[in-house]
Amino acid sequence: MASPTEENYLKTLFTKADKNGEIAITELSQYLKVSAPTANSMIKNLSQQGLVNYEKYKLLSLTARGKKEAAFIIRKHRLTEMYLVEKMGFGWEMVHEIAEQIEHIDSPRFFDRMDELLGYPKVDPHGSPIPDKNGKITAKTLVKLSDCKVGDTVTLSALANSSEEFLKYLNSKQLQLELKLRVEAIEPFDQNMKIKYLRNRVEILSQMACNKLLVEKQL
Amino acid sequence: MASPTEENYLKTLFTKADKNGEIAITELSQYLKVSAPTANSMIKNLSQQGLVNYEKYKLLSLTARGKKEAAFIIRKHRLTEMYLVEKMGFGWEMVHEIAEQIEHIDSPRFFDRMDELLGYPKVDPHGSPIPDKNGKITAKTLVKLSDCKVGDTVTLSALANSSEEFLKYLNSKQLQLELKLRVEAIEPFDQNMKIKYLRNRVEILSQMACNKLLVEKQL
DNA sequence: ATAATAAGTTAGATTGATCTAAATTATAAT
DNA sequence: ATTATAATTTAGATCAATCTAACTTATTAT
Repeated sequence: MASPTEENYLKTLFTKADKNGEIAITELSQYLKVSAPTANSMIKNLSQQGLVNYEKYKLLSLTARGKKEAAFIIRKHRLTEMYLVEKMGFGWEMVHEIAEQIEHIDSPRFFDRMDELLGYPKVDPHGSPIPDKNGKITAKTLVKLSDCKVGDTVTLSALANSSEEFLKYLNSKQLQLELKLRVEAIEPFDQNMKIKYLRNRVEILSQMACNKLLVEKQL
Repeated sequence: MASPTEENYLKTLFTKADKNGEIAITELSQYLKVSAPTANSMIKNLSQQGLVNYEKYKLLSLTARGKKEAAFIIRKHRLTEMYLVEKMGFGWEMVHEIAEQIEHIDSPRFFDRMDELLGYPKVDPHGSPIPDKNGKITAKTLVKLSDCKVGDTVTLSALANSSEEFLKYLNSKQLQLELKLRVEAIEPFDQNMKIKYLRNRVEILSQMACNKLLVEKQL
């Protein structure tokens, strides 16, 4: 239905909106690398189609339909990245560029098959949730453990890397998914983190490891 | 470099040209499902870019550069079809539509990786040759099954037609590329062929079908 | 050989996505 | 409160890809 250009607008609206789901048109235009008037006229078009809430001089937001459309595009993008890494052996640095193009392929079967081959992942290795085939997002947005502060209590929810060595490393420290962790201290020099879990177990984790551990923050 | 539209023109010029590498502009426009004037103006553009030989009222042909460009696009298309069938489990009938879109992805690494994962195939699921990463086609001399004699043992290597019905027909008889076939008998009246394959499977194939099956003769 | 038909070309319009320049409205600063 | 600045919108142009209508050239049939 939507052109690749329209899809890019919806995707950016979705991912770059603030906590209220809103974004200014100029900021949007910068993300999309087009001029403000260009974004303005495209937004009018999307508003016409019932995908974007638009009133002159006000902030933009997606309608319910717009959000659903956006979720489908994000699904296609994230599944593609996941597939390129897991099934084709690309590094995470390389996949974005390719996924930016493949996300515009119009073929539900193609993406559903990727999903199946990947085992229906709910989160990509960046910790971003992958919408399911109905456009529903079940996972929360995860953050890297390395981005947490001292005192944060979090739940280990996903891994940004699942190489055998890394899994062994985690095993040796009894680190498992769904485990609650507390950041006790961070070494300023190298960002090593002192983590407490399982009643009273304490470990020092390297910055490299913390970068690959995706966690959900406690309230 | 080339837009998806330009790529489609080059690909069609390459695949639909006659034995002399020529095609009429109207015929081209029909394959591309655009009006003749549309094709005319695009051909002028491609001629300007040095990709197509064009003189008013004459037949069209690709220049050397145009052929090379076309070969790259065909490479992308056929590798994609191959990948979809071999690595993602799609049926032959389904892959064309998806490959029509993926062939326009601009990422040599992506296609080279597919090529590698597939083991550098020289022929796609429909049996058409796949140009290598330099645009070179390792040509094969195939003969029609209908031109074979009783007692010939051959390998099914390509299809001269890949309509959905034909692919379904072949599927229903478990006829796949790379299968070894033996011509058991030929009916003098209608040239129907009795073919043995897969240990002891025997089928009678119509002259029409045998005409579309391209095979490599055993030495 | 000439007329009829088919193929190819030109002219001019349209649509989607983009731009720059200029005008308007909102926000921030003194 | 007024002014300066920033954000947004309007106006009008451009470019690629497409169309239809009309015209020209080539081919075919009588």
